[in-house]
Order: sequence, then C-alpha cells, then structure tokens
Amino acid sequence: MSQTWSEHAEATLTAAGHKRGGARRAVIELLARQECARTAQEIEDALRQQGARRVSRASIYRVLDELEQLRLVQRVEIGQAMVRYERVSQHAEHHHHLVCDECGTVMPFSDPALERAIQVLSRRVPLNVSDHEIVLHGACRDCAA
Amino acid sequence: MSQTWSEHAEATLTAAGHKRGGARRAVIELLARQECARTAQEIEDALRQQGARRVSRASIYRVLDELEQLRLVQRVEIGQAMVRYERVSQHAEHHHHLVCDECGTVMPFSDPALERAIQVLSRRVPLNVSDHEIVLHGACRDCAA
DNA sequence: TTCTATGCAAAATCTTTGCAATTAG
DNA sequence: CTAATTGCAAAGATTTTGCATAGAA
Repeated sequence: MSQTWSEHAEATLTAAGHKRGGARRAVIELLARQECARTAQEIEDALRQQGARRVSRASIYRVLDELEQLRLVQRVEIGQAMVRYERVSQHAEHHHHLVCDECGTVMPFSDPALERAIQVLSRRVPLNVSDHEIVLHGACRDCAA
Repeated sequence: MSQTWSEHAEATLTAAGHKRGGARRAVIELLARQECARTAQEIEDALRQQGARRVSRASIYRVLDELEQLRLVQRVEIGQAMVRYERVSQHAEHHHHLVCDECGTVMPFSDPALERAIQVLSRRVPLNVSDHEIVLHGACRDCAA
C-alpha cells in the first residue's frame, strides 16, 4: 500500500459522497504531518502559524467529526480536559500514549507484550471489546530533571 | 487496616487543616458507596435522589478537587466528555475500566498479567511513570445482544 | 472570633448548531 | 444548478470563580 494517509482520507471522503473543501484539506494535511494526538485548539493554531489557509474553529470540529465517523482519525482522551485527535494509520501502527503531567507533553509508544496481554484479557471480560486505550502518566525527561 | 475509606478521607482532610463541612461529608459518603467512577453530575443527582443534603454543583467540584489533591480520589477520563472520579483505595485494589460505547455503562476490571506488562514497560519508557490508565471500549452484554 | 465551607450567580472553556454565503461537481 | 462546505455568531454544556453568608473549632 503506497497510498499516503492524506490520499486515503481524501479518497474515502469522496467515496462517502463528500466534495473537496479547502478547510478540510488543510486540516487533513496538518494531521498527516503530526506525530501524535492534537487538540482542536492546537490544530487551529498550527494552521494559522504555518500561514496555511485560516480555518474556523467550527469547521475544524466538523471536519474532525467527519473524519472520525469514517474512522480516518480517532479521538484520544488523555485526562487533559480537551479531546485530542490523531490519524488512524492504514499500516496498523497501533500505539498508545505517555503523558507528562507537568508540562502536558504527549508522546506515543507501543509495546507488543502489552498488546498480547490485552488480547488475552479481552476474551475474559463481559464486553465485546472493539478497542482499547492505554495512558501512562508521569514526568518526562525534561520535567523530571 | 480496619479504617474505612470515609474515615481515612476525613482524617486526612483534618490533618490537612480542613474543617468538616456537611457538603463534603455528603460527597465523601456517597463516593464511599460507589463501585466505580462517577461524574459530578451523577454525584449531584444521586445526592438529591437519596434525600441526602442538597449540595451545590460548585461545592461538588470543589470537594472533588480537594480530595484529588490529597490523593483520596482520582480522576478517570474515559472518553465521554465528562470527567469521572472514584475513590482511591488504601488496599491497592487497583483496577481499570470497561466502557460500553452504546449505553455508556462503566465497569471495573483488574488483570495481574496486564499490570505486570505495564510494570516491565514502565522501565523502558522516556517517562518517570507514576500512574497508568487502561480503558477497553466495546459493547456490553446487554447492548451486544 | 476566626478561618473554612458553602451556595448562588456570573464567568470561563470547550464544543455544537443555525443560518446565510460560498464553492465544488 | 444543486448540494456540500464554510464562517460567524449564538447557543450548549461542563467546570471554575467571586463574593457574601453560614458554620466549625
């Protein structure tokens, strides 16, 4: 699969009957460049700073909502009041998050052993598990120093 | 340790220089009886229905905040817009959460293997890990039926 | 009496909606 | 031309704060 996430997103949107708007494209291209989850606020600020097209807050939320419904992005709730969003990779680069409670920095991490434990556990639980989220809280290198 | 959580909480508050208010006692006693995490809204409603003393929303938030700072309760963010709070047990009955995305029900669960995986992982990560949170999403028995 | 606790109402945030104007196909 | 997209402003929802009063020690 040589398609980038942006291309995949645009294609999926078109297939779902959406037209191509400038605001949405700007949000998609920004998300494509992000390493990890971002808040709507961060997205708006980033777009403004990068001199990209200005996109209203309302549009950002609407775009994120559409993308979420098509499973192109996922919400990530990391105990920080604001909801964060990040793109869902086609290449199953499933990951979770490290959150520094001092400075608020969010970093991704992944761990096969942890995923296996989750897999096994999922069968024993009174829930038809479809997804999971793991967050480790603590102090990052900079803040712990 | 034969002290109940309520007693422990009251004692800790006193030690921290707090006086005993009726609103706070009502919130503490309610939390003591909860199996799992509750929102401020649920706490307010529960207090009203149980004919207990009426407690203003502002006080509920203030009390929860004080309790959190003293590590008597912890915030649990489960991807549902509202923050939830639950008491921190003295007996290390550490647990995590199952969330039904259909009806919103939240249930507790615990798994030693998962905890071990987290322990091991915590050493390898660029964060001084102090806490972690795991949420499994899916459909509960009732909703999956 | 003195300092904390509480309620009420206003403020602050984050997010969603209504509506009119714009734009893609 | 028709329907989706967007911006703006207003509305919603949750949480926080200011201030005056009530209450504990």
